[in-house]
Amino acid sequence: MATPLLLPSRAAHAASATTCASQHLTAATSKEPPPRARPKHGEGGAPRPIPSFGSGSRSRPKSLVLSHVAAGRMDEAADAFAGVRSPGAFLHNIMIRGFADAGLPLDAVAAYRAMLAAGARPDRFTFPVVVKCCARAGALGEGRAAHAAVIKLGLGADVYTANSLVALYAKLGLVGDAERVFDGMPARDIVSWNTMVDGYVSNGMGALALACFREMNDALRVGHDSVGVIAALAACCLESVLAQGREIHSYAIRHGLEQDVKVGTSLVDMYCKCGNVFFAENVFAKMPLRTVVTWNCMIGGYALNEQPVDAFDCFVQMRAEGFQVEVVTAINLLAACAQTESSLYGRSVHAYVVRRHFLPHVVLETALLEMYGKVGKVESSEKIFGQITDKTLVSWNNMIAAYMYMEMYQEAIALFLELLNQPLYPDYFTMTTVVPAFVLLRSIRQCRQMHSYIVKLGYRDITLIMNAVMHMYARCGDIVASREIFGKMPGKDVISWNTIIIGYAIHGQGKTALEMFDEMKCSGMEPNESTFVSVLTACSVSGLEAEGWKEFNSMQQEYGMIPQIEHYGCMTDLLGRAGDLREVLRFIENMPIAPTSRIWGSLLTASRNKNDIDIAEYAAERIFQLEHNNTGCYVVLSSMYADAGRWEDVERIRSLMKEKGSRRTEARSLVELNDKECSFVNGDMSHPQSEKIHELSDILSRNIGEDLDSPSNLRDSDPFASGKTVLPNKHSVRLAVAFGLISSEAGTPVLVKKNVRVCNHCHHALKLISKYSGRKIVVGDTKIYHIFSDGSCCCGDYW
DNA sequence: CTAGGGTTAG
Repeated sequence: MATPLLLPSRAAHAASATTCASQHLTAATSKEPPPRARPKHGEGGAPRPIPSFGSGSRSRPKSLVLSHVAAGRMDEAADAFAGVRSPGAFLHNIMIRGFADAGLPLDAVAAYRAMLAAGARPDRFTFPVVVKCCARAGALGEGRAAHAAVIKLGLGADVYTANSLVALYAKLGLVGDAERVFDGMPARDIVSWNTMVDGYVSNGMGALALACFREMNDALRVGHDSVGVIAALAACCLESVLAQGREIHSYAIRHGLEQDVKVGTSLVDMYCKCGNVFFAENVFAKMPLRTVVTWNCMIGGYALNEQPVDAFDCFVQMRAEGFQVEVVTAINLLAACAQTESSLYGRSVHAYVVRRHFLPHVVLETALLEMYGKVGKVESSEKIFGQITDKTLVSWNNMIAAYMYMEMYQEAIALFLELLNQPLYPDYFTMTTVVPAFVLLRSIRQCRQMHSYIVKLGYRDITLIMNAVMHMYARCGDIVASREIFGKMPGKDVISWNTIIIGYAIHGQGKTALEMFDEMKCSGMEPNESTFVSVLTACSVSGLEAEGWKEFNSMQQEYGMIPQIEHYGCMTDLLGRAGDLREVLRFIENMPIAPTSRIWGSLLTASRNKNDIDIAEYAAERIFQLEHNNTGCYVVLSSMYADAGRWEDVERIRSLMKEKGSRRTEARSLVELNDKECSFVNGDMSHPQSEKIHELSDILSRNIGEDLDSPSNLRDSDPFASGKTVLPNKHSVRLAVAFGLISSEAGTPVLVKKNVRVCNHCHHALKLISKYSGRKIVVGDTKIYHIFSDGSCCCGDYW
């Protein structure tokens, strides 16, 4: 008997061999759905019956489908299913679930599509699975279509279906849509609430998650279950709120949930992530049962809290208790290896994961490259980076970070530019990693190159990136370019504003910075803590004491902010410049937080400017208590002693430093010319035009009436100097300026960057040189830009 | 026959 089924060869074979055995027919492979047979006599839409014998035969294909699905044999199930005459919703659901359980979410969605195409009507059992599969496959379009179908079919009120939709939207990052579905539910059960809490968590919204978690207690008659507790603990991790974590812990104990191994694991994880390893160890020790995940959390927790040795011990114990190392274990272990001095530990983990065939695995490979980066083996990082086939943004970011760690700025920049060409978008982490490369190189040329590249690639309107470009220009000494970008930015965020304000501040233009701050407030942008760092810095560089106090009070009273150490630092700078040193000291001693060396450094700078050696010594003492080897501190003290003619103290510091084996970074100045930059050290003679440069510097000295014979110039105050004294007009910055003047067009500014502070003598001389030459001279040191113009400097002689 | 859950690179 001929069959209407279009059978592929294997099936056709079977069919012809065993003519009429229906079970053979239905078991045969058929990827294609049976063509709809035309009704012979115009009535009855049923396809022609499949040849069958016996009464039970009609249910056989169905039960075959069921048994294949139950065994996970989806190919066979599909074959069997193809043989079913007009399968109902039930059987379609079985197929969909089968694909879902087999880890084939896209096939499940396809099966759902086929169900629709076959004219079957999905029911309340269909959507939960289909929607879950859309979520797993990241198929937003399919998910939305399913959502539309849910509404059309009147299944919107079904709790299971709605819960799956909430999860779908939350997982795909659409919290708003998730909330809309959640809010629209006529009735919610514990799963609905847990899904919403978890949805907030997976979108990094810990506070909302915790609020939702608390709200559900009132909304439902039942208490939390372990799923909700686990989600809430994850929220505590996000917010780093130990107190709330402990509260939830005690809830879990009161409700007998702490026996749940997943709850216990989440507790261990929460305590570690909130920084309390001790509590984590306690929970861990008391757990009646642990899984490999529990161990992974504990190892990861030690690594997170910078206890690499404990992480290794924990790992040894884990293996002793017979647990198998898995990928996550290795990843967490690598974090601990990265904290050791040697690459030995990391390399042994590397060898281990190779033996276990864990590679390729992007996360693991990225962890490896990060580890090598952190132990200084950047070539190994490069090698792994090159081998990763599907590099994620995190892989790129870590490779850039590895270069940065080794101070390979050019390489970091090159890789960043390459990243811009990838189908990946740099994120906040990328930018915060790479921007310092530009800032440290302080190369206007590279800034411009990078800028044009970014514009060419169409990143012009990406706020995150343009903020970085603005920042770079400002740090490289071109506040005008920075402002221009700021003006053109369509989507200014709070960082854009903070950047332009601090930009003006480091260029000594405090008033303009404050104007920008006013403009910011007028535009409706809410300032944050960093804004006030920028604003207070601006007040301090321009000596705007009253304004500084006003803003310092305003941030607390109007904005309810608690000043952080950075804000106090700005205030000590401000007071040090304006008020008397006793007042600064009082301010520091009344601070509600412990002063850091940066605060004492601010006092030291102030006492140097006021020539108060007593307070300088006091400040230096405090700095040495906090930082044993602060070379800058020695240099300042030593130069103060020298100015006061206290040469025996200069000598004392010199030998002290020798004892400690500290070395000073050699002073170096770079002048940036159109096509290149030239570097000078003190007394530099290496430049081919050295003779000319030195000669010019002498001429300049004479013309500004520089006194090179003052006693402090005859002996070197530098505690690191090796005997030979360099006259101030041969200091690196002066040579760089001299060369800049003869190598650039009249009327253009001379741009010099310096790795240490400009000395008093040169600062004074540069003011006069700017007047004498009629040129603007810009000298950036590590902190601010000195813009010398017509005999004065924008720093107001305080730096 | 259906929905939500613990660890992973910065």
